[in-house]
Amino acid sequence: MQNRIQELRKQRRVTQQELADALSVSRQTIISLENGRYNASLLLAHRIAQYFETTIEAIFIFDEEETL
Amino acid sequence: MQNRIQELRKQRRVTQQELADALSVSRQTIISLENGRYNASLLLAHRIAQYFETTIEAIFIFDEEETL
DNA sequence: ACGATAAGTATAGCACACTTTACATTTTTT
DNA sequence: AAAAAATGTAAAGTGTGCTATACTTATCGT
Repeated sequence: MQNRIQELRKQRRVTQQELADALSVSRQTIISLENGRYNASLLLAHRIAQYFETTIEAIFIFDEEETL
Repeated sequence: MQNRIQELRKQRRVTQQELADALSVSRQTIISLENGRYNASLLLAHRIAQYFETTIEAIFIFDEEETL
């Protein structure tokens, strides 16, 4: 699964720390998500979508063959 | 977090087993999701939304105060 | 009443989402 | 060039999403 977090974050000129604080997660979580180390939980994905004023589907790009 | 999985499943007269098979998860996963034992992963949420031909936000009801 | 199908509970195990801390590297600013 | 800010890596720990198996309960048709 890919995501557009870094792209959206840079568009708005927000640092990882600022985004982390706004979402109430650690900065490591932001780094790991941006670098594709793992996927967000559904709840975090929702918060991210709200922060960027869009939908989950607009931020996370799902690859059909992915396994759970 | 609440979800409308059972409601949508019954609307379409699909059994838990059929839904599980369609989503490539176990029947236990469907039971647990319907009974609110835990939340779906982002990927599974996406598959569910696709199955029901709608969006993640239309199926999962997010409670603002929830913790990760 | 019986068997079949559907739905539920319980438990144990694995993988991964997220945390914390600490240190290293890169980029930006002055 | 040096300081400061931003980004990255690493490792260990906790919680939970999902699986598998096995047993139980409810519903329905015959």
